[in-house]
Amino acid sequence: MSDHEHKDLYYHDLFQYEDHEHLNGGMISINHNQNLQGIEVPSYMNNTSFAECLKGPMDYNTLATAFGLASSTSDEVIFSSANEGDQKPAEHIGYSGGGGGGETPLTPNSSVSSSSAEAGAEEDSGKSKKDRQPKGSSEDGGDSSKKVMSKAKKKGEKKQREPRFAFMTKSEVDHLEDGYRWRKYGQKAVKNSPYPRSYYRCTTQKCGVKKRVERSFEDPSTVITTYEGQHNHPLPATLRGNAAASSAFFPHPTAAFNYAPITGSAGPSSNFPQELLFQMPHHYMIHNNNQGSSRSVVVNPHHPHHPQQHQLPRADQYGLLQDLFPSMFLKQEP
DNA sequence: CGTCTTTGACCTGCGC
DNA sequence: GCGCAGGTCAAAGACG
Repeated sequence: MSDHEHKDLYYHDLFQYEDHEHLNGGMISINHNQNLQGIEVPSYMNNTSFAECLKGPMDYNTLATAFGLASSTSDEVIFSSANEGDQKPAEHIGYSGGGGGGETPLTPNSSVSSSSAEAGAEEDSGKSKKDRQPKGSSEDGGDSSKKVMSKAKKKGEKKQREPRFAFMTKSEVDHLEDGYRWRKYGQKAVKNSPYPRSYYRCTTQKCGVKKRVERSFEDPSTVITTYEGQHNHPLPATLRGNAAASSAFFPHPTAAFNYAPITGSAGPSSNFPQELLFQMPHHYMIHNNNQGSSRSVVVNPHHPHHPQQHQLPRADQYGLLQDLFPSMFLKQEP
């Protein structure tokens, strides 16, 4: 499975897939300003929940983890939900760009070690930076690239991706504050889109989480945010130097998703902030495609049932992710 | 002065 | 092999 296929599947095929599956892959629609205030959310979601979902301590990768994606590097989560009355088909927000192709379902190396392998890849990435010669330097000729290449090929391993988790947001601003600190490290024009894609990396040392932010060319009011990897650290104490800023977005731990307080019985879950434990107010469906080697999770309040979906328990009644996805809370040893 | 953004070049993988 | 597109690097500049 190549990265390209992965990407294409991610942006294109999964959406298409949803559409083909007649899923109502619309999107959560919120309008917000720079500080995510004055949020309007669909009626099925309380006003703060999605904002917290976006920027609260319950971060995206946590959600991804919550959906049982932690053990696979190629699992991807797409959060979307139908706009009220809008019910856009997924195709509408489908990513027709990305070079097409990618029809192939995800075929990840699903070995358990893949996760650490990815971590190693990140390390290598850092090393390659050191190996890289200055642009003007000819001392090494093209060897620097060969070094990188040889590293990648040494074990015949392809660089693997961290679990990715994406959602679409109607937003005026591209980069949504989520409590973590990010450093922009690149921006690229996207084919078939007038809007560039920005690349961000978590500034915390040894945290390889990345995110990509781009605006949908189909719907410029929509921002597609993709998270890759999992934070291995708690939320920074300060958000842009202001701890209150974070809490301002998260006024009360029970406000969002009807967060349930964590109990001592959670044990290892102490690695997760209390806010991780939230009630899921929607129907969650997991797509198992390609022999179940990958899946996408779709928040889909309008189509609670689908014949080919493995449907997770409805969370109309309060429940903890810990209960629904116990694997999420089982490890994260330092 | 430290941090972050910008931006062109470079690297990588893939399809033709 | 070549071209394309996505992803990353890193120097330079902006900013507080």
